[in-house]
Amino acid sequence: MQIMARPLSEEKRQAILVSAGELVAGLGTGAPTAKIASAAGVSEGTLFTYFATKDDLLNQLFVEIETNLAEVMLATYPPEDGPRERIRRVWDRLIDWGLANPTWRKAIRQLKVSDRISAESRRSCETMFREAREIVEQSLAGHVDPERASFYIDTVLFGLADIVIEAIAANPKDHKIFRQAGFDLFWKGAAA
Amino acid sequence: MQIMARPLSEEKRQAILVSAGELVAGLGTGAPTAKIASAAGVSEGTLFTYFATKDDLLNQLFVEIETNLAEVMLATYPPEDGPRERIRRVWDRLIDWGLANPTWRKAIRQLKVSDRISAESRRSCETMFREAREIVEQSLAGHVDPERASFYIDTVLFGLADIVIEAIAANPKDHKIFRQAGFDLFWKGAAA
Amino acid sequence: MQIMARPLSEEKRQAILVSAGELVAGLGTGAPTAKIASAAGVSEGTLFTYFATKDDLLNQLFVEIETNLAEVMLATYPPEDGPRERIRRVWDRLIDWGLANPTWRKAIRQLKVSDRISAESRRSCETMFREAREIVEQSLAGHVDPERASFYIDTVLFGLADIVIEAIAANPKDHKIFRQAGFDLFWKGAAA
Amino acid sequence: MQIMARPLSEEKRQAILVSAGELVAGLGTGAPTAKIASAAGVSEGTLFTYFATKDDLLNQLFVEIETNLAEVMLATYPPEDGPRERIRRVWDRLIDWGLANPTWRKAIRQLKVSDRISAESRRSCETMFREAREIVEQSLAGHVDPERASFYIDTVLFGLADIVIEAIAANPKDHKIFRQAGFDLFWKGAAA
DNA sequence: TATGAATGAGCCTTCATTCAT
DNA sequence: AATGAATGAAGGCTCATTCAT
Repeated sequence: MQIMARPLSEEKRQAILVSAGELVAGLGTGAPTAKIASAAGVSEGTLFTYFATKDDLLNQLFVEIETNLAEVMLATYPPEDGPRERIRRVWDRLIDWGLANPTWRKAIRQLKVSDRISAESRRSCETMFREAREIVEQSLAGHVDPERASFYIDTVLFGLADIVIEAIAANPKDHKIFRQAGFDLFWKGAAA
Repeated sequence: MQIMARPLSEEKRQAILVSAGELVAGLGTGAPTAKIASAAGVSEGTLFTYFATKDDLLNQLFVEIETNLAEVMLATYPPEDGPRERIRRVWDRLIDWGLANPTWRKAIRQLKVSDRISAESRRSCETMFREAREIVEQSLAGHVDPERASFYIDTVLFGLADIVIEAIAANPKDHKIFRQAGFDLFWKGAAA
Repeated sequence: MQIMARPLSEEKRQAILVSAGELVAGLGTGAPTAKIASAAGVSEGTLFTYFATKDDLLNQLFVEIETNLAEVMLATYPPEDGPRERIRRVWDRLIDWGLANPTWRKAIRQLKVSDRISAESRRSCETMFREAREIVEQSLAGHVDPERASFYIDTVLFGLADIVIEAIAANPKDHKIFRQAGFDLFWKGAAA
Repeated sequence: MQIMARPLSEEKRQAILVSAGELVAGLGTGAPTAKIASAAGVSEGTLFTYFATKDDLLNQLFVEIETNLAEVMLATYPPEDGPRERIRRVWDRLIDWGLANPTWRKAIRQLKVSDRISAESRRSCETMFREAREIVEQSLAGHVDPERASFYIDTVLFGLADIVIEAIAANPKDHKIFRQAGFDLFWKGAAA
């Protein structure tokens, strides 16, 4: 292996990704690469040495954000938790992540509705959440109708968290109420 | 003798709005006005005699779609309905609208995340739903914790419907299960 | 058929083609569309309403020039001409065209070596010259070895004219000598 | 103690020139320096330690190819050859070189029509051929009109060879016919 | 009013060249 | 000397908007 003149800097890659996130959050997928580059403190040309095309950048941003969320979700759970506590913890992590990463949440909302995010990117992210889902699924076994379990977990739980975070973002002072109300709705509502 | 100025044709306005919906659904807010115009069977220039700017068109499209949904929601409800039946009917109208208007649903998803939709447009649409919300609110009185009522109705009910419609769109053969599961979750979950 | 707001102007199309010819002659295929447009007195956008892509422009320029030359070659020939006079007249038209259209000659030289000119453009131009070639072929029948006829006509005659024009362009005062010398070489050299 | 500066390697220079030839042959003068460098197995930066600018590279490539051809032409001729044999040998060397070096022939075609090749490069190459031309000139003395000699040799002979090579390249199976027909045309046509 | 050609700012991307390593 | 990341000036093309017809 050859010594690199100047290796690609992970730092710069991150800076571009972060700027992309910020601009996509605000302007949507149409955010100009020129603005992204300058926000990241690199030249426009440099952006394209890190990401071959804008679509590439967008897809990697999507994966980056989802990965980040997945990591949070997959951190170990206290083994002594009962099912309700386990689900509650999942719920809290979801809400906390959303509140801690408002920009990324806005960005991912834009990316999710964009046709520039490839099916492959979406699929590979879904895979990352499989494990997280299984954790939830086990906790819910016995609590919910098995026929509905995967729908409640895969679709409703995450969607509901999104709704709650949105509501909190719009009305921060009620964050406790919303968080609790959301969880209660899910827990009671999902019961068989 | 004065030549009558030809009045703007409501028909054309609608055609443009419909085409805009279709293209925004597929391409996002970036859908070119030229394509929208030609899909509507009018010239590029004509589009701008009906809508001063593209933002204008997008905002009116947003309002149009929301109005359409609001009208469906506000149609009279059988007075003999009990609270549960009433909510169920609201739920069904929401789901039915979504299934009957897939294009508009996709379009509104795009518009909701776009910064081109003004705060004013959003506000004026919220107002339209006030009445619908009040109907629901009355039905839920006594069933839910009053502190949580408006959150469950304003935010969760509509959001949940969106989630369910999305799920049905992705998996049409399970439409009955999802519709029922979604309603059950809401009804049981919202109970005080 | 609808009345056009402003019909595409053949005049403008020609102006773009002419400017393209001039700039390609000087700068090669790399001549910027922006320069071509401004040389033609139109905006850069306008260029693209007349030619979908730069390759399109280049191909149409190629065809335009070849067509122009073909028309000159196909103008009626005096029927009383004997074979030698006929060939001589062909030769003179070739040389005259080259001298009268120095820019187009330079442009076509660039275009001929460019991979941006499609096989189809080339083929369709060759077809145009078929008739001209047949005229020459008939005149040469009996003068040249039939096995070599098509090579001498299709390839050598036109190539030789190019060489001669180039030489004249580089050394205009000797134009008579070169013209005659070129013709003599062909006529004598082609004799069976 | 002084660290020895590593000397520029002639091998690398050649590799770059060869790759440049290949890419210019295929893509024209617009061939990217990055591709040329990587085809030569050196880094982008290295290319510029061997050639100050891309124009420099292109000009040196031009000279390199012309030099190579000139060397072939200047190799000693059998002294016992009569004029016709001598010219025939010149002709054959020309054709053989073209057939043996198809890439360089394509490259030189591109370079000849490019404005990036300086007048000086062109002049200095012409000089190299002076000697070759003189050999031919002596052989042709007495065979051609002296007024036309230099035109036939400098311009027509080389140009004709180019035409013939092109024709052979397009139609390899007829190579014998074309080679012979080209020579005959020149020899008979040039006769006084 | 309806049309669609005209416009030019702006976008994504390429590429010759520089420079830190 | 060799490397390849960094740079930013173009380049081709798109598109909202204007305006002559």
